[in-house]
Amino acid sequence: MKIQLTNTLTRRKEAFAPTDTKRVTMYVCGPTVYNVAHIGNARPPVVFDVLFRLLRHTYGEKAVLYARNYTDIDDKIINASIERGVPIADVTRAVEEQYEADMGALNVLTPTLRPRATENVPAMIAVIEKLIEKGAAYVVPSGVYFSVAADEDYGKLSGRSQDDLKAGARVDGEDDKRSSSDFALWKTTKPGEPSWEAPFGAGRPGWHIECSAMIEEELGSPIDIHGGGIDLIFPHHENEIAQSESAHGHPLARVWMHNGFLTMDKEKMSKSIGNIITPRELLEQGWQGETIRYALLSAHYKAPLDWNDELLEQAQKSLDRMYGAVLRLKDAPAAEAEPPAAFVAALADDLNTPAAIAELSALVTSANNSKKPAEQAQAKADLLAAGALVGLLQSDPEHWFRASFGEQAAEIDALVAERVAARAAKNYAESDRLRDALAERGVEVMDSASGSTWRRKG
RNA sequence: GGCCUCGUGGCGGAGUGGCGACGCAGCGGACUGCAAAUCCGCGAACCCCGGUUCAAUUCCGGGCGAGGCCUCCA
Repeated sequence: MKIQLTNTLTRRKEAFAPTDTKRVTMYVCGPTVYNVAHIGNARPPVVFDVLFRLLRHTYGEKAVLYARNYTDIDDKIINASIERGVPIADVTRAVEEQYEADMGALNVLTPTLRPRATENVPAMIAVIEKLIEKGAAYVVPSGVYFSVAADEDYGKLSGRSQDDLKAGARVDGEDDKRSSSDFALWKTTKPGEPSWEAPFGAGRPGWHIECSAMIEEELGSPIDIHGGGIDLIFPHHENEIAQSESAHGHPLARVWMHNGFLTMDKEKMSKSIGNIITPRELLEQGWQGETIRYALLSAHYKAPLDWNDELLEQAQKSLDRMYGAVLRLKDAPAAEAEPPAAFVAALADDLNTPAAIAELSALVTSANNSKKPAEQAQAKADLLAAGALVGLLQSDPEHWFRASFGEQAAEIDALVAERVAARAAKNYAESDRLRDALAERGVEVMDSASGSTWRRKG
């Protein structure tokens, strides 16, 4: 199966060919752990989780190395630590834990590697020293800066010329950097802030250097794929490229991928605007993790996606149909199967999840039409194998429909049993009364020749 | 101001130089004691104006509209 991916560097869809098919490397910029992640922050981990699953399917589980970092040192974290009066590590570890829990609820697989910035400072210092040696960086009292003028192809990712940057540069007169577009590799220590010893003076790392250093340390450049949100193209990824390529003399990553934004009322979801909702809140409202995941995957990763309850409702209804098929086949033996080719082909075409979902829908229809045991076993296996590749249909189908009832389930079972008895006695007035009573509790009853089942009303 | 996306049916959302996915909702039919679920079927769209072409929603130009980036940002 040939995978094609849109490369931000060339703005084209290209055939993906890893340097080494036995060691496929991918790095995605992870969270800055100062504060809970919102649903927009969850889009990259979910999107690249699908890519991770596809790569593992294609090259083998052990062949894919996926690193997603934790930025656990920066201004916001320091501020949060001061405001809450707790050590920095307490802030970062708590946020990390919550992040892991939220991602788990969205069926995001744990990446192969999860490096922390604070545990890789020596690697950052090494890169900075190399840049100073090469004349690509300079030391001034406020820190060490990368000299953009020293980098001839600076701007190649974002498509900005150095002239554009000068024209649009914001003025912030506090720095002693030589050019407004130069950026900090290292910030000289300040009282009350964490700092590390370094040959060019004690201090703490700038934002961009951690990814450059951790990629080198954990994976080794060039890596095959580097991903993140579209807002990271400039300056973050542009600067990573500048640093790494100036230091090492070869490309940092061969394919750069960027996901589009989640919006609320067409406006970018962002903490600074305040129009955010978190996975935690959605789960507390009763939405299931897979519903959230489905909603995130219902649009192509590069397209903007407007987040609202209707999107979630449609996602849940769509999943209900799929889980209905799985439930109907719950007694069919689970055959082993590869995900169907058309489904994989959709994903291989630049992660076209809407097309993949359309294939999934076709599998549901054929599962619902299957009659013979062998067909049913095959249909069930195909459906579940396809679902697994996008991280959907991972729950027990009965649990899917009944999760919201908890301890009430036993009572509902009893009412349904009463209704079955009434129907057997052809007491339809009573059976209809019971159905209405169940409906009021949000329960839908389904009768069949073999008895009655129930589930949450759609 | 510079750079970059995008504009598809009631809603979500793929895709394509000619036969206009898929899902949600709606309508009709089958099934059902009646329903629900399921299946079968139906209606319904390519922002506007030019151009290229036998043929454009798809390519090119212009316009209008929406959004993003320009060193906090997924």
